[in-house]
Amino acid sequence: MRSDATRNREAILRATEDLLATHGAEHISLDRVAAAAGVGKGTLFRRFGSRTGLFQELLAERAAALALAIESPGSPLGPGSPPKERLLAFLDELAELAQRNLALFAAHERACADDKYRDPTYLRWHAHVTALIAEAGAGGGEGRLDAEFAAHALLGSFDADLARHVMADGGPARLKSSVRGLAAALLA
Amino acid sequence: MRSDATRNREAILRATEDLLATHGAEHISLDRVAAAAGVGKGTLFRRFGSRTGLFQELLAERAAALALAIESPGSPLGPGSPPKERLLAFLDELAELAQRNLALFAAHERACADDKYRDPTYLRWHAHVTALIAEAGAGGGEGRLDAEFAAHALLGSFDADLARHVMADGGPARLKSSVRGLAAALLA
DNA sequence: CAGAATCCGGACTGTCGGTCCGTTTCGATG
DNA sequence: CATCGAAACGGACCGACAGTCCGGATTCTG
Repeated sequence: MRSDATRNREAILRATEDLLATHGAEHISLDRVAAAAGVGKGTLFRRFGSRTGLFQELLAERAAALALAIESPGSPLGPGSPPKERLLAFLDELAELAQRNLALFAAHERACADDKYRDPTYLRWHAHVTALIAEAGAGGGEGRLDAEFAAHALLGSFDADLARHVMADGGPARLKSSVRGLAAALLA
Repeated sequence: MRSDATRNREAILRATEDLLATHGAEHISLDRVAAAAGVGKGTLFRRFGSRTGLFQELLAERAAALALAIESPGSPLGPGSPPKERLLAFLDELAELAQRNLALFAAHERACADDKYRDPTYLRWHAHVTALIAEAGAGGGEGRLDAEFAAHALLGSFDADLARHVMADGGPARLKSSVRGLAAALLA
């Protein structure tokens, strides 16, 4: 990739963040992003392919640290810890990420409304949660849990609108504790 | 309301259903709906206010029977039955509704993407599920459940994309049983 | 059947995602 | 440093679509 290309890529990403922070997740047209980045619209599309691609990459960037933490041993998040603890730690971290990036989450959701199950970041999270639920052997009792499905439902907790709604009435702490409660109940 | 108004209202609703059945939930522009209904676009907007309004009313219509069943005693759905049983029966019925109206659910979701928590039908469902979860006194053990939150998560199971995704690999039966499993685990 | 209230229709507007292509910039080479 | 082809740029342009507006047609009332 040519140096100007790299520079522009970065400019676009940063401009998107700025707009996301300034205005909400709405009314962020790609024309606006391009203008804010001091770049032509064509450039934006060449780099990211589509609106969807732009927000997917931005989310991937913000989620990189978490992706790393998942795989490196040593923390309650990483391999080695018991699955239940690992799951709760992961969800905690995800809640933190969501509350620090509400606008991005919202924009990302809208942009990926179609085939949201093809977003690489979501896919990673889902695979991870599914594995942990299965590993924890939940639902041995009466209802035998569908791990894949339960993982989707659990990740649904981080829907931006839901998160905003919950945090509007109970503060950031409520999201975390509610998700914890849900997960704990599932694994019980 | 004048008689032609009533007639047109019905024509629009039926045309929307047809388009939803024929093509998927996508590419259903309001121009198309109006044309299919043999009506001007202005009429459509006067009747339903917006795209959102149209799909909300259509969903409300399809959900009317369920809303009735919830309130009338005699079935496992109605008042009088134990909350857990009532919840499971409700979710079963909702799964049925979802799988018979996948396209409508999808279109409705897209249309209500903003403030989906203001849709009257969803609100009814949520209030009902919240009440049942609370009544069942779930999570008395370790994690104490946030009933309102759990209800949102549970209803998230009927996201059209998730439902389609799950049913594509496991048939319609899987959706029902997975939701049951989830709910059972929550109430355990 | 006449007058008024109500409703109709479709042309019109503004916005936005995405495309296209003539022009500019980069950087490898001699 | 001059040259040249490849790579990237930018912004005019397009098609689609939600929503508005108002002159004209329809329906009700008495």
